[in-house]
Amino acid sequence: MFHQVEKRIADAFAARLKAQFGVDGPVQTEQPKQSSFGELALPAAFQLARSLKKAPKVIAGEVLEAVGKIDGVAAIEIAGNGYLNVRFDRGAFGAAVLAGVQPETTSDAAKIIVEHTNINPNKAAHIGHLRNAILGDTFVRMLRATGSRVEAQNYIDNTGVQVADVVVGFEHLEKKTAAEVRALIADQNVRFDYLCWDLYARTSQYYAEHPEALEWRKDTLHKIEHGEGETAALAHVVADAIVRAHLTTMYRLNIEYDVLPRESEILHLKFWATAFELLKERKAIFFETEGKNKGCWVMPSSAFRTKGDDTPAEDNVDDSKVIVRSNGTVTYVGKDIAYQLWKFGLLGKDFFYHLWHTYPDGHKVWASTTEPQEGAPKFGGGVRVYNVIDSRQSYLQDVVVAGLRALDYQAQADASIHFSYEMVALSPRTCIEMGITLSDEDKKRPYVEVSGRKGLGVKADDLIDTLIAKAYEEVSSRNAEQSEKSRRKAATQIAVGALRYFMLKYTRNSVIAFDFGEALAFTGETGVYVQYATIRTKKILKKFLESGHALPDFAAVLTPEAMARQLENEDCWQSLLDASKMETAIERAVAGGEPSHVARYAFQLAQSFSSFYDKFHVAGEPDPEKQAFLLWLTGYYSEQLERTLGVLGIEVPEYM
RNA sequence: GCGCCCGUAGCUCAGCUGGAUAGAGCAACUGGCUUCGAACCAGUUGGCCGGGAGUUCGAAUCUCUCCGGGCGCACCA
Repeated sequence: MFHQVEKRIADAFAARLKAQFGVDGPVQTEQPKQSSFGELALPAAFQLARSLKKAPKVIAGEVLEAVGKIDGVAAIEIAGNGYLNVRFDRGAFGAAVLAGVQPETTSDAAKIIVEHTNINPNKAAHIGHLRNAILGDTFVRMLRATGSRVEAQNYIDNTGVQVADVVVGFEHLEKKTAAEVRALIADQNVRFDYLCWDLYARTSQYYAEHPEALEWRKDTLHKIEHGEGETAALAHVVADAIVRAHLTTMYRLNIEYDVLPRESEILHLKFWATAFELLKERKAIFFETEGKNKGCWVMPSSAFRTKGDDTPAEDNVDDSKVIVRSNGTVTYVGKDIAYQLWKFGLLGKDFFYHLWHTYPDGHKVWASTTEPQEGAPKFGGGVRVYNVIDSRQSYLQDVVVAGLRALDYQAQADASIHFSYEMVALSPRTCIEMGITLSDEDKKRPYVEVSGRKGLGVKADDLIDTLIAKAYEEVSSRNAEQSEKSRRKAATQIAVGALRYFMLKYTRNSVIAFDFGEALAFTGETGVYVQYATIRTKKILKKFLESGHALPDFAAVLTPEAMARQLENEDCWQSLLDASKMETAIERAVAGGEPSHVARYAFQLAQSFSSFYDKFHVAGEPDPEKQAFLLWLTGYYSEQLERTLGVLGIEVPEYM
């Protein structure tokens, strides 16, 4: 609600400033530092000071004169050196919130693609992957909350080196056949993704000790890419099983996908061949005939390095990016360019799809396949693409975008957004707790990098399990009368809330040094705190109804006059304002591409309510009008808290 | 060597496109459960915003520079 009023006032100012001073453009609004300054602050006078060559305070006076009366505004004051502070008409604002004017939602909006998770299907997911998936899923929810049509893609590199390494482990180290591995997958007592986690680390270790074994990898990779025999079949079996495990893990955190484009189909449907022709035709890449990249198709570094064009000739370092190796195989970046073209509908080719899985809530996720299937929907063809990938891969993302530019798809290059974030590392304390021995060098570092190859990291499911166990203990100590099943459900919702909030509270480019103590915290700035506040809103209303009362007819009791009366109370007014700023918060977070802003708002709103809860005793309020108002405000808090948590992918338990 | 990111309270972090007295959480200390659940609330202590220079009415925010830390810069992904 707040943002609609804010916009209306800004527009009114803009129109009148144009008439008076001939200045164009939108009027900037701010939140005043102190609530006593009013609801909106306009620094317009400062901006006009330069062109008008007058003191800001004088201009502010003239603006005030010119603006006159604006609907919904009770007063405008000049403050400081020239701020214009706007005070809302409280009664009108309250009445508008009560009427619940919803902004129109655009359902025919163009499609936005968000690609996230993208875990190599060769081992269990770890905390680093969780940050990616939670960030991506929350951004999807944010976009949808603002009316966008969004497609969530999870790219599966099922033919890459990492899968090959686990296949090598099974074939050469474990001497297992595809049938035996299938049996392992079917065995309920085996955590297949955990088994692969260890096997992958063991294979990497084996390569380090026996470099000649790298031949196995090369051979395996070749067989997988060409879909040959037992080895290729084994790779498919492993990758599919791990993808299922990942989707199960992510579903525990309320994360769902729409489509799983797989690398195997990119190969078999010859996406790359098509993209290759395009790149050659438009001279985006060239065949290198000398130097270290002799025999490769490369993209010149000038295409993706915007700065540093003053490289002296004497250096002579060839930092062109190889797209096609001298043996004729394509690199990851090449495939990614083809995939990115497909996402924009520019490739002139499409995948076919088969139903991969139906979630318990009925949502369906499709995977790419080579043959047409009855009833399969269409995917891809977005107007904007967000790739949620950690910042270490920004170099490769730059190359992909450069590929689009080289093909003269400028608009699409501009609409390709690397939604980057910093890595999740381990705090030294957590390493010690996990029994990881650190080198002296590592001990001095502020954090230690997670490594799948070394098997160094916290597995996602282990962390979730630990959180649930802790939450279950807390829930049980407070709600012994509840059934075990019900307590487990609440504990799970609390654990997921804690984890998602933990991953979201940091801004994207802040490195998270993962610490068990902080991740397991249930007090302070946590998802648990927000859930607790939300439960209290519901509890007030529930208890009120249980005591034999019926909720008043708010529209009848809270007339604009009554609303104005109640909102004279400063605490009530601030509460209403806080709760009305949800849309503003989400919109700003979307504009800034920063999910942490939503998390922060959720916390602030919960803080606001907790304070309100302490100040006002709704059930014991003797004045009927006041009580009606407090009940209404509690309900509003409740809705806004629950909706904000929904955007964060966090549920509200029945009790906790 | 080149590129990107970070440096704000004892610790972990916010601070939106420059704006009014730089904010939270944790930790420490004080107070508050006979009242809609104390996973809570109210309060106290704690900061040359890494150093320096510049831009201007105004800089934690923009520019330059130096210092410290992290990550990239493969015919791996």
